[in-house]
Amino acid sequence: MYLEGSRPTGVYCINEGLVKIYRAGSDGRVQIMKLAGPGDLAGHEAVLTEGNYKSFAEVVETSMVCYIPKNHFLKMLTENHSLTTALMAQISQELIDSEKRVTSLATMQVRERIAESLLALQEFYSSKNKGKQAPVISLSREELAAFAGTAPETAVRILSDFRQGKLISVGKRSISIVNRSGLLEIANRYQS
Amino acid sequence: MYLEGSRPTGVYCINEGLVKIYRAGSDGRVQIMKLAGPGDLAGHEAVLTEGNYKSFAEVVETSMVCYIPKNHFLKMLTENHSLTTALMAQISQELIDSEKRVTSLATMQVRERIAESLLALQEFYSSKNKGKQAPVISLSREELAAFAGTAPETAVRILSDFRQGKLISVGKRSISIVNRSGLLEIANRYQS
DNA sequence: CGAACGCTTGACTTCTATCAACAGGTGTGG
DNA sequence: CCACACCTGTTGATAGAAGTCAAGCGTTCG
Repeated sequence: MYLEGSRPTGVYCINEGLVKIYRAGSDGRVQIMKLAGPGDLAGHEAVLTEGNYKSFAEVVETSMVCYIPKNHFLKMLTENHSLTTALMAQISQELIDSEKRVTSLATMQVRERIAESLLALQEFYSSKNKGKQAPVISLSREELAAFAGTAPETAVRILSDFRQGKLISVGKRSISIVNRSGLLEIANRYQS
Repeated sequence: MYLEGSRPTGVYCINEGLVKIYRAGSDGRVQIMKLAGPGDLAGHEAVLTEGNYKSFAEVVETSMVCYIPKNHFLKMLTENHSLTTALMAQISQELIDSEKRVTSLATMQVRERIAESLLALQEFYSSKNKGKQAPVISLSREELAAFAGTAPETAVRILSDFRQGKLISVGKRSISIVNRSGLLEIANRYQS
């Protein structure tokens, strides 16, 4: 969809499907920053800072994405103050989430981070899934590892651990949470 | 200055001095998210998302801080659209920086991260120091470690390494960068 | 059918956190 | 003024966590 380093000429709005936003790290590894689904924007940070894209966006599921040219997007913001307010709240929330992840990566160990990642992903899927059946996280092991910030093998081992502890059930490219509070406990998520 | 978990009733604007914003991680460790100096805001994310503070703010140097009550702050934003635009660009930049740190923590090793942290801190100090002499990073080893996301002992060892390699020179609670491009190389910062 | 890919498990290595001890400086109280 | 405690910075030794390398298995796809 877009590439790191290229100049943004607008923002993308996801109508349907699933897109992953990731960054390149040291050596060949990548870090998935977030998933974007129906109703989410992508590329707005780069437009708002007048900088280049710092990340890659790639479609995970078949998606429908519409493109809003930069000047149109900025015009919408000047004309509609409540839209601006909402967007600012949205970005602030993303900032808070991102800072939380910085703390997690710096102070928690992989096992706790995987539990936390699963919970966060479940929340994401269920927010895109309003009122339907229980949400299933459908990512490959490698994608999950890139999200949690670890190696795929390590992610596999811990998932298999969680499965044996009846915390989750897994299929190929799918994970469902069975025992939410068990994961919460591992993730140390008493708060927030 | 403010505490995690408390309800924000306004934002803080630093006129003078230096404030560190940090979060509590797993066990007793803390992670310094950012420093704030003259002209910087603190606590705006929490006000804009209508949530609680997720971090702590603590004065590092003697500071002058002014307090802007929430409703006043929001009123300023509705009345001055260019202020809103500037703030949104600012928050977007913070988001991009935070995402960069997520990637660093997930994919780089400590040595690279310390180099990167030193460069980022130098940029911060020099931006607060316009046109004056070469900027000096004045943080304790423990604070630097909490910023880079590592243990104080590890930070000490790597700093001592860098000193021997004539990349930096250190004093108590002060670090100056001697060979910037050497650090850049270690930090893998060919881009951005 | 063979090749390629994702997932899984095992063995090993390496990085980094932790524990412990010590030096130097600072402040405090006798 | 000295002695003591305390804190920061430093270095060494060790243990543990997680990354890497390697091999095997089941699927899918050409």
